[in-house]
This record gives sequence, structure tokens and C-alpha cells, in this order.
Amino acid sequence: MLDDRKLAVLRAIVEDYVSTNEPVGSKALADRHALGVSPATVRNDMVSLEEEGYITQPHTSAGRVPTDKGYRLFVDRLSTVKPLSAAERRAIESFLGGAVDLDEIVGRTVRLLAQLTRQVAVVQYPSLTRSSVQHVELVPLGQQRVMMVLITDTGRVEQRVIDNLGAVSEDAVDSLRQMLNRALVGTWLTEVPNAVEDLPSQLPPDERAMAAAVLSVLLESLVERHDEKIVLGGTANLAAMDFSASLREVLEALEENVVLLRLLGEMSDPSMLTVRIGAENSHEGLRSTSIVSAGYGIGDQPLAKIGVVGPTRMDYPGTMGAVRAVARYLGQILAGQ
Amino acid sequence: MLDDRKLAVLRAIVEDYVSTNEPVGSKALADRHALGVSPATVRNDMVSLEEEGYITQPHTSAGRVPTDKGYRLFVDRLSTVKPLSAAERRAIESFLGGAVDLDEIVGRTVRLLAQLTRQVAVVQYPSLTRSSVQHVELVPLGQQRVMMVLITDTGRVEQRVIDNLGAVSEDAVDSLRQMLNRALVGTWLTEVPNAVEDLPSQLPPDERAMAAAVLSVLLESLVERHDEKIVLGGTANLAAMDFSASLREVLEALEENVVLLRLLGEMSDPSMLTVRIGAENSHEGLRSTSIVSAGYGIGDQPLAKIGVVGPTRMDYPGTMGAVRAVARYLGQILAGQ
DNA sequence: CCTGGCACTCCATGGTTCTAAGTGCTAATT
DNA sequence: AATTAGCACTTAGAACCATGGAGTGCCAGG
Repeated sequence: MLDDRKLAVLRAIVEDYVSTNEPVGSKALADRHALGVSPATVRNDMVSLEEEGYITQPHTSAGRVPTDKGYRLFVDRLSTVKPLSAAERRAIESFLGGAVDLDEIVGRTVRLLAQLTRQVAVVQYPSLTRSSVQHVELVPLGQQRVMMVLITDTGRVEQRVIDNLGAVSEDAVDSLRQMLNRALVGTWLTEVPNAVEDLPSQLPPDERAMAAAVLSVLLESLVERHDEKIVLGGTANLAAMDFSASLREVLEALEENVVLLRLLGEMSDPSMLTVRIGAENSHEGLRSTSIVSAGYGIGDQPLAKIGVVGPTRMDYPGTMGAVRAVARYLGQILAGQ
Repeated sequence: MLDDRKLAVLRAIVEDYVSTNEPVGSKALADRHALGVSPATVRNDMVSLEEEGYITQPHTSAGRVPTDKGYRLFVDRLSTVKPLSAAERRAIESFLGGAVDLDEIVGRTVRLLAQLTRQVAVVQYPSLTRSSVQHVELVPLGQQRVMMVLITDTGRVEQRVIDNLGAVSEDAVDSLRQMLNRALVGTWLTEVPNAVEDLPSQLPPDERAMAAAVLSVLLESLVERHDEKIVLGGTANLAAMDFSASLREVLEALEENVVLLRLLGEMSDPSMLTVRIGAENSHEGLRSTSIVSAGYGIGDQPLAKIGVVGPTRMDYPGTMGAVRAVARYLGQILAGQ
């Protein structure tokens, strides 16, 4: 059905359409690409491709345009991820290098990715659940309150205030702090519930109430933060894009962090590049966009995802290269922290 | 020069133009507003208004459109801030009421304001410099590092890690912590540098090095965070607006937090409503937008600003009412925390 | 199976005409 | 002196039309 030449034609159509933003005709194709055949032959191939649903024409007597299915085939079999240029790689290093805390790393990453791809960039904060405890601190505030600070090895800090404890003694807080750190430092956050289970029973009875309150807040802060944070950048690039859907729909979808989180979550293999094309995206407002995403992490521990949102008519090899490269560097930076 | 009727005509022009988005002509004006005069008279007034620069016509034989100067006069003398409806007020309360931590308060505020005004909302995080110290915590991390956590009465938490201290003893950290809290709890952040000045001299000589390091980081965290955080919402509403400038320019300006911070900072009286119309905004990309902003704070302590960005052709009374109301509620919520 | 040739289709472009809305001016009116 | 009615004039935008060009599908010949 699809011999090599037809695939070559499809590849050429995608490449030309992406770069010119105009339906591409048989003559232009035969001219610009060394296909070795005449426009007429190309036309014959085009009808095959159209019958199979890989391309379509906006109207009779116009050139062809790839369909979602066509882009899908292109991404899966006809293209290779384009590595970044040396200059781009240097730009990444110098741009991400200067960051100090997690917020700044994430902020710079999202701007960098937007600039490299000239599209909308999305960066998810590192997941708490995949990191481990670096330190737990308890701070008495006045007589009745205690603040708990949880620091993870990915640089994230969660703090909560625990209220209405009745009178708390400094000593009790001290011993609880020591106990917690002995038990938790170095353990995965996912393991914290287990590690914490039988701690209260090791305390004198009159301290157990406070310990229980602190522990429940601690556990809560782990579970709750499953709704993770996300940062957007490069929305200005939307203005230059032309969606078949309305700009408003896309902006609305992007503003709903929940939507983006779900979409990133659906991305299959967290260690690999994933591409979602057009209607493959489960969200209505984004069915005329494509999303390229990749997981990042420290070593082979996946932490979260980054991605790029753009029109289906996008430079897939280039975008995929940029996303992959930024994800890798981001992992390295986090590991170095 | 400008008698009452001419002002009434200007007011009518602004109101009609804002609601219809079409240049308004003399006949429509005389019909829809009870001006008590004929279209011909209105026309005569219009030439006066045009000579004075308050209105302009897109082309000969079109209706009139307010200029920036016209909007300015309208805002200053011809309109009154429109109070919110009872329903809207209830919406604010229920929407902001459920928030728990500062991030959530700010996040909800920005969405609320965007929804009320159907424009782009901007909320600035409460300034550190106008709040006071609630607690300072020092946490030894390993043998060489100390983490400093600064908690303010506005719920903000700053934490820094101080590195390369050489060996630190728990005792030294303890005594420094106590000293800091004795000296600082309750003082304005702006006063911290003074309050801290002669603390090192009260310590035994061998602890002074560490104290100095901690203090310098503490002071740094106060100064540095002058670059305050900002949150945007309702950018989807941009799609429905029509700027004379390109959408891209506006999006770019909005993405530059620095630009927004500067603009908010320029807003004159922090306790009052401020309106910047069109070219009054010092930023290029926003010269076809208007910005309505208000300060918020606890009691009469101003903390930061919130605002709304929209086309110059906006419903000023309504927008101003919404911004003012949200700013007030935000202050109340923060005070209650 | 490929290719040149050809008739056909359709969009985009540019020019023309027409209309509706609104103006500015003048002369009459209050 | 201010207001109004009447009227000629201007202009953007819609509607309409003709034209050119790019591209197609198909057929017959290599």
C-alpha cells in the first residue's frame, strides 16, 4: 500500500507545509525535493495518500495538507529528532546555569523552552512523591502552635502550621523533631506513611496527642500536593500561530492548570518523548494543537514532565529535539543542586 | 469652553462607544440619550469636543470615538465608580473565603478578578517590606550548613540555606536563634537592618563568624525579594478584545513580569484607585490598553497592588468598582489570617 | 509503471458600483 | 445668540464581477 516513494512524498509534504504554511502542490514538490519522478507521478501517489487519510485538500484544485494521521506517521516513522546546534546547547547551559533556587530554575526553564521552540512552554514542578526527605523541622510558635517544615532533596519546601494543640512543651517538640529526622531523613516520600506508622507508640503517653496531630498534617501535606504546580511561558507566541480553533479556546485550555496536568499525566512513557497530535488530545480546546512532552528526573528517577504546546503544523523534529535536550539539562541541574 | 451639555455629550459618547464598539454618530446619540437637543446641535458640540482633543473620527463621515484624553476626562469628572451588585459581592466572599494558604488566596483572587471584569487580572504578592517578622528559625543541616526560615505576619515564608560555615555547633545555632527572635519578632522588615546591627558584638567571638554569615543572608533575602512575585489570570479574555496594537505586543508585555511590576509601582497613591489610559502607560506594548489598579493592605498598611489590564475602550466604572471591591476583601482576608 | 498534455475547477485578487451612515454648512427659526 | 431643519458631500464597506493562476484528474502514449 505505502511504498517507500509514497512515504517520501508524505515526508516532503509535511516538511514543505510546515515551512511555508501553504497547501503544497505536486509541481512544487517535484521541484524542491529530489524525488526522481515527475509531478504527474507524485499526483498519483497523492491520491493514494489521500485515500488512506494521510493528507487532504482544503478544496478542489488546491494543494495537499497533512492530516493528524499524516503527522502521526511522519513523527513515528519519517523523521528523526533533530539535535540542537552547539550554539543552542551553550545557550541552555548559560541560561540555566545561573539559577539559584527551585523557583528560578523552573522559571528559567520555561522561558528557555519557549524561546527555543517559539511556542508555548509548560514546565511541571518536580513531584514531591518521587523525592526523599532531607530534613524535617518543627518550630514552636507561641504556646499553642507548631510550624512544620519539610525539605526534600529536590529543593522543595513545604510548610504548614499546626494549630490548637493545647500547651506544647519545648522538650516534647525537640524529641519529636529528633525522632522524625531519625526515622525519615533519606526515605522516599512515598515511604513516609509506613516509616511513621508506629512512631507515636514510642513516645510517652502525654506527648502522643501532639505527635499525632503533627503526623497527620505531615501526611496530609504529602497527599494533597498531588495537585502539582505548573508554569507557563511564551504565550505571546500564540499570537503568531493560526489554529483552526479559536485562539480563545486555546487560551482557556492553557489557563486551566488542571487540564494541562491531566494531559501531561496521560503522556505515556515518562522517560521518553511523547507527541500528542491534534484530536489525540482529549481536551476539546486543544484538538487543533499538538503537544510534545518529555519527562525529566534525577538519574532514572522520573520527577515530572515538561512540554510544548503548538499548532499541529509544527516543526516536530526541531521541537522534539529542544524538549528532549531541555529535559535532560533540567535533570542534570537538579541533580547538581 | 466645555459647558455642561458638552460634557454630557462626551459622557454619552463614551458610554455608547464602550457598549457598542462602534463610532457613535449624532443621531444615535440624540435618540438614545435624553439630551433635549437635536442631532444638529449635538454635531456642533462634537466639533468643539474634537477641537479640544477629547474625541476623534476614524475617517470623515464616520461617528466619533473617544481619545485617551476623552477617557481621562470621563474617568476624572464624568463617571462614578459603580458598586458591585449583591450577587457579585456574595460571589467574592464565597470564592475567597475557602482559601487556606497565601498561594491559594492569591490564585483565587486573580481568577475572581478576571471573571468579574472579563479582562486580564494582575495580582501582586504582598510585599515583604511592609510586613513584620513573626518568627525566625535556624535549622542545622549536617555539620556545615544552616537553613534559615523567615516567617512574616502576612503568611509569607522565605527560606535560604547558608553554606560553607565550617563546623557549627548546635549550641551556637540555638543561642543565635534565640537572640534573633528576641530582637526581631514584631519588627517591620524595613527595620530589621537596624535591629540587627549590633547583635554580633553581643556574642562570644567564636560564634561571630557564623552569625555574620547568617545575618548577611537574612538581610539579602529582604532586599533581593524586592523583585516581587506577580500572578496573571484571565488571559483568555484577551482573545475577545480588539487592540489597535497587535495582540502579540500585549501578550509580550504581560509576560514580562518586570514590566508589570514597574507599571504597578508607578501607580500613584497606593491606597486609592488609579487608572492609566492608553499612552499614559510608559510601556510601548501597552499603549493601547488601560490599566486599573488599586492597592491592598492590612488596615492602613499598604502591602501591594492588584490590577486589571484591558482595552482603552473599557467599562471604567464597572472595572473600577470590581478592582476596588476585590482589593478591600483581599485586605480583610489577609488580616483575618 | 511513468509521463506529458490538456481540460477543468476553484480560490484569490483587484476593480467597479452601490448604499448607508454620518458629516459640515447654510439658512431659517426661536 | 443659540438651536434646528434641510441638503449636498464624503467615505468605508458590502456586493458583484471578471480574470489569472495554481493545482487537479484523467487519458493516451512511451
